[in-house]
Parts: sequence; C-alpha cells; structure tokens
Amino acid sequence: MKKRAILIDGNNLLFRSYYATAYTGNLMKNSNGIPTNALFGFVNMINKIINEEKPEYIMIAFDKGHNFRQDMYDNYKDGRIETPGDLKVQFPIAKELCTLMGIKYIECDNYEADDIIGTFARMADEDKNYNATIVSSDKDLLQLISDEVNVKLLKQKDYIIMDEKTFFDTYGIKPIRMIDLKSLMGDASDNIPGVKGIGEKTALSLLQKYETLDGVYEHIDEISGKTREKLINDKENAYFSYKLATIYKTIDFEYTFDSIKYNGINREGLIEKYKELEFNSFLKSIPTNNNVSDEKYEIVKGKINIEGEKSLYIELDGINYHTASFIGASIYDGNKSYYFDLPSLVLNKDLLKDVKVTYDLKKNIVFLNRYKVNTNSSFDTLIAAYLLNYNVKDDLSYLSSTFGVEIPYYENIINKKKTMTDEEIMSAIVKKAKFLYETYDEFNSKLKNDELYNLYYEIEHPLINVLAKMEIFGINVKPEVIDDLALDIKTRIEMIEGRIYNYAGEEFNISSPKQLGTILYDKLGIPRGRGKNATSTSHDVLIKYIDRHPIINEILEYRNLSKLLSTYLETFNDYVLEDKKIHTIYKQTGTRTGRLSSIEPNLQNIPVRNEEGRKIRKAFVPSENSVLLSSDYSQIELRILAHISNAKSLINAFVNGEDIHTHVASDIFNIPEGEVTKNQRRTAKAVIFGIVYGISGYGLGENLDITATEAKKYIDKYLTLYPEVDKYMKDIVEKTRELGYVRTLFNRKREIEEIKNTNYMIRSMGDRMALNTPIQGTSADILKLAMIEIDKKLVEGNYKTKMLLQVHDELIFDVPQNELEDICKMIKDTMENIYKLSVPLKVEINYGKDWYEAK
DNA sequence: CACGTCACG
DNA sequence: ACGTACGTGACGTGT
Repeated sequence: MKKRAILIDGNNLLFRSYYATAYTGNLMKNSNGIPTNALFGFVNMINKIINEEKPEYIMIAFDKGHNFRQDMYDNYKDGRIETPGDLKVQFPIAKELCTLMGIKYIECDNYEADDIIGTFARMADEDKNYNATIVSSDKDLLQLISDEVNVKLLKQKDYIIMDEKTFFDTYGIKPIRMIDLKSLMGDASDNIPGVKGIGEKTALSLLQKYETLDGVYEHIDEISGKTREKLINDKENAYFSYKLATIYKTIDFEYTFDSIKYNGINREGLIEKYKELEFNSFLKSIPTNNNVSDEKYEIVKGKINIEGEKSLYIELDGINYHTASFIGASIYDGNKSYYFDLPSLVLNKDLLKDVKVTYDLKKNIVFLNRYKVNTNSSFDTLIAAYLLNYNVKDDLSYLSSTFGVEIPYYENIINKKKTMTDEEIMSAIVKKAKFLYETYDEFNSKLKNDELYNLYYEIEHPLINVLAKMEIFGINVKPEVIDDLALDIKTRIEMIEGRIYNYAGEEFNISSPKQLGTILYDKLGIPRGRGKNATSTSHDVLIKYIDRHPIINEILEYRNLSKLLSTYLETFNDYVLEDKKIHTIYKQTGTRTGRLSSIEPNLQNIPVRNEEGRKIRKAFVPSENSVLLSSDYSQIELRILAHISNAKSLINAFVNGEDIHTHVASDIFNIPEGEVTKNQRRTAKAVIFGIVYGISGYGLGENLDITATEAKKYIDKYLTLYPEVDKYMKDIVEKTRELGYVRTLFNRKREIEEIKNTNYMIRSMGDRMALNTPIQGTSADILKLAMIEIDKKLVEGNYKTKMLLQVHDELIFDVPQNELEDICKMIKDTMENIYKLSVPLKVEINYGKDWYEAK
C-alpha cells in the first residue's frame, strides 16, 4: 500500500479565498481591524481537505522572494497586479496557522509554490512508495499529473479530481502538454504571453495533431492562413512562454516525505489563534479534549449545606424549558464545585433561593417551578452579556469561549449520537457554573463602565421574574375552536386548489415559488416585472397582476388560507400542554433593539389584520369568570420620535390630542384638517411610518403605488414641515457613524458595524438602523418598565389578575370580572404615566370573552 | 440549511 | 448605478 501525500498550493488558496469575498465590500476583519477573509477560506478549505483525505503526509507551499521567472524578462515588469495590502498581511498569519494545524509549510528562496509542489511530485514519481494529490485551482499544475500524481482542481463550489484519464478526456492531450498549451495560448494571470491571437480552442487542435510545441513548428508548412502567420510572428514568444510555463521539478532542498508528516493540531495554540482571529465557528469544530478535565467536583448525594455566595448552572436537553428534561446542574461557591442530579437538586432546594449568579434565570425559574421549587438570582450573565452586545446564544459555551474558557458545546451534550461520556458532560456543566462565578465581577463592572448598570438593574433584571410568571401561567386555548377552523379552511383550500389547477391546465405545487413562477410567467404569459420582481411571486408583486388573470386571486386566497392552516391551525394544538394552555417563551436576548421576541409558539404574530385569520383569536380565552383585556399604546413610536427630535408641531398635535395622521395630512396637503380625505390620511400615515424606518422615495412609492418622484415630494414636504425630525435623522446617523453604536433613551446600546461599511447598500442599512433603533428601542424600554410596574401593583394589590402576553406595544391580561373596573384604571394609569415624555402617552383598553373580542 | 414567503408590531 | 423601510419567528420548498 502506497503512502499518500497532499501537496497544497498555499498562495493559490489564499488568493482565491481573498477574492471570493473581497469584492462584497464587506471585508471580513476581527475587532482589531486585521483582515481575515482570506484566512477564513484558507482554514475552511484545509479543514475540508483533512477531513476528506485523512492524510498521513501533507504540506503547504508558498512563493518566496523575487523568483527566477521574473528574472527571465529583459525589462522586468511584473504583469501581475500588486498583491493588495489587505491580503499581504494575511500571509504570515496563514503560515502560523499551518504550523498550529500540524501542517508543514515550505517556501524556497527564488521559487514559486508551483516549483516546490513540482519537486515533490517528481519525488513521488521516483519513489514508488508514495503517491501525491495536489490541491489548487491553478490549471498550470495539471502538467504534473502522472501515474503517481493527481490534482484536486478546485472549482467555485467544489472540486474535480484530475488524473491522466480525466485530463485526456477533457483536453485530448497528455498532461505534460499543458506546458505546450500554455506556450501557445498564454495565460494573462501568470503573465505568460503565448502566441497572440491563439486561444485555447486553436491551441488544443494544434496539439492534438502535432503533439508538442516543437511538433507544431516542425509542421508549420501544413498549417494555413492566419494561424500560421500568428505562429511565425510569435515564435520567440511561444518558446519564451514554454520556459515560463514549465514548473521546475528539481529544487535542491533537504525536504523529504518524512519531513512533511502530518502532526495533528496544536490544540491550545490553535484555540488561541482562532480566538484572536474571531473564528468562532472553527473554534466550535475543534474536537474537545478527550482527557476528562481534572476539574474536581463533589457529586451530591443527600442533603448538604453550602454557605456563602454561589453560582448555579442548570443544563436541560432542549431549548423549550416548559417541556425539556433535566441533564444536570452545578453549584460553585468560590472554592468547590458541586454536581447535582434532579432528585438531589430538588432535595437541596434551599440552596436555590438566593443564588449570586446564573445563566438564564428565567429558564431556571420556569423549569424548577415544574417541581414546585423556587429559585432566584441577583445576576443573570445571559442578560448582562446581551446588554453588553456580546453575541449570546442559549449555550453558555459560546460566551465562555470569547472569554478564553473552553467548554464543550451544548450540541455535543444533547446530541443523541452521544459524542461525550457522562463524565465529560458532568465536567462541562461544572465548568459552566465555575465560569459564571469567576466572571461575575467582570460583567458587573462592564455594565457599570458602559453605563448599562441602571438598564440592567432597573429594567432587565426585574423583568425576568415578570416574564417567568407570564410563561408559567400560560394562556387558555380551546382546541375545538382551532379544529373547527382548520377543518373549514382545509375544505376551502381543496376547492381553491382545484380551480387553480384548472386555470393552469395542470397540477403543480402551488406552495413552491419556483413552480408557481413557471406557471404564471412562462405558461400563462403574465408579464414579468423587472429586476428582483421578475421571478417573485410574493403578494406585493402578484397583486399588481390581479386584473391580468383570474388565477391570481385564487392564488392569493390559497396563500392566505394555507398560511393560516400550516402556521397557526395545524401546529397550535401541539403546543397545548396538560393544563390545556399554551406556554410561550419570551426571548429577552433575541433582538438588536431591545424588544422581546416570542417562540414555540410565537404569540406575537397571531393574525389580526384580516378577518379570516383574526378568527383564530377566538380560540384564546380567559379563565373562568374572567375576561381577556388588551391595553395598547397608541402610536407610541411616533410619540417617541416627536419627543427625541423635539419637533414642536408634532408635539403640539399630540398634546392637543389631535389625530396625528390627519394632522400631518393637513400639513402636507396644506388644507384644513376637516377637509382631509381618507386617502390623504392614508398617504400621510405611510409617510410617517416610512420616516421612522428611514425611508426612500422608492420604498414609499412602492408602498403607496405611486411614482418614486411623487413619493419623494411627500417625504421632502414632511421634512420641511418638521425640520427637527430632519435634523434628528441627520444627527443620529452622523453620531452613530462616529461612535459605532447608538443608544435608546434608557441607554440601551446597539453596536452598528454596518454604518462604517464601504459598501453603499450595507452602509445605508446601517443608517436606517441607527435612526430607527432609538425609536423602536425606547418604546421597548417603556413597555418593559410598564410591565414591571403593573406586576408590582398586581402583587401589592393582591389582585387575581394575571398578565398573559406582551405584543410589543400591547399587553394582554386575564382579569376576573370583579376586578375589571379597578384593573382598567390601574393599567391605563400606570402605562400612561410610567415615564414622562414631552408628549403624553395614550393607552387604549378593550376587553371581551376572548382575544378576538378584546381588540 | 438557505431561501422565499408571510404572520405580527 | 446601486437597491430600495425597522424589528421579529415559522413554515414549505429545494439543494
């Protein structure tokens, strides 16, 4: 059995991964500004090669110095483009990475990587104990193919293996004739001139006939016309090119196959390097150290007593802690680690009442509530890290790894394949608890230094308990309402399907945008839009063609109904737990603006805008003798815009309790408020919304179905009328570009990398984020404050009323009839007065026997 | 797993 | 000349 060696063209790998991403305008860098885009592709490819090949011998060759080919030009002028600085700096790091990955890298004065590879290829040819695979995207190297040598030729997406046979099948010549081919056709990227006017086609047909460059010139008389002329004119260049294109195979160096043995990674070193480069995905792929950690811990059996401050970490086998089962838990007290199974944790529940620090307190509370165990913690590192703009995931290992603490990843723990032993799992959990304890001070002072201390302690931390209560309480649903609706909709969908197939003249998958597009635009000849719209079958696009063909209406209705069926009706009963209720999970760390999000299921996007979907809300009902009550802030984001921009006219309108859309319409159209038509009010509303999002004339135009120019006029008018808003927009963008982040009224901080991007599109998006975040984020802050305060009053007033849901600017409650009057007043009062802006906050309250009526 | 689509504020 | 409004989560398709 021959030994196999992998020979990698390092220069080639770096160049191609650099140019693969460099043109997106978003050059990948780490936070120290070191460009890493080429390295990322480089590492990715090497990992792939190692996984696929499991090589015993491997090396990576690099160019070095002013090489002999360059000397061959009389007046040396390298035709190649100067290596960009952003790429140059990545070369030395690439070499370090090679070493850390256990791969020998080789460079030789005055030679190119090709020549080093060529020399090894020749060694493989001569030494019958080895064969070799060359990895590159450079076809030049194909000349090295032999019995013993093949080439993994990298393509844009994957690669093809080229050996003697496949080479001949492709080109009709022998691999070594690659040199002759290049001498004739040249290679602009390698600065090989070739014969002017002869391309690949002509060159190949010549070589297929005459075999070699010499052969071509020996038979020059048999060649006719222009080709002959060109060959004669450029003969000198052809032979010069031959020399340039020939890979040198006899470098005199000391390397042998033994010297390129694959060593395996230097784990510690590689982790450190990846961290420095911020290659988190690669960090994750480094195999965990199999030596079970020497971390000492006591496996708790029976009742124990742990004094003083402690950290707590609980590991579950899934994200959904309402249903997930327990894996393990650990407490660390600054000296000693303890590991608990579920019975011992419940047995020692006294320890859980007052923990110093944990990760995802809400998870702990909701999970332990299943066992009637109370828990609390004065600090939640998950929330703190989120406020500090760390990229937080459910798995603490992501965060610990950015702090230099390697803990095996959660996926490995819950993975059914069980890549980890029980001991390794326990050790990981123990490490997590210890990490929390040891980084508590750091996170706490980071919050202080970044002026996020109040936001944390006055808003986010108190909110944890409020949300936990809401999640635990859940909301009642009537499965029969859902089932009835599902049945009705299912039959209607079937009827619509039939009509659509009829119009189309064939059956197809209506839910496939691809198939639908073919039917609509190719078969039925509905005219395509331009650009992105050409293939789109989205609602916005289809609605424009509604008069073109009756099928469109049916499709829209089909879409509408199947969305309801698949997203809300067919799946919702699966979320109903034993108590006949749905328990969502609010992600407190899920958004960039500070809003909450809701998952499994998402109760923040239950249909309301059209009647059909709205009926689903009839399935959400209060407990016995109670009503569902909804309280929502009206136009809170606009009020915040008026406040932070200090736009006098807007403020006055709000203070006077005017209808803001009518007010703006009257301003824009320059007519009295009494004369504003419905359509004018609609236009004004769209303009106002657009402003909050950082609108463009085009966007508003699309939205209102008017021309971009016309739309632009409205925007300009608006900004002239409210110059403070114009100023706010300009100022916040400028300030954000300077600082790299933006803050809400309550100091919530969002870092916006995009705003410094050199790509116009990305940068503009950054601009819009910068101006929208303080508005959306401040609104989120205010809602959170209101929730905390309402919860407090509910507790203090001993009310039976429960807060059930939050939908961004609205809260839903379960209110016993006898508390209704009090509660209406209390909620409205609390929400409206929770924070004083320069405009009043206004709350509307509705209630009824289900969520449908409470609106 | 990415994409298109669409539900909500 | 570019592409085109902010913030989410879930589903079905298709690679």
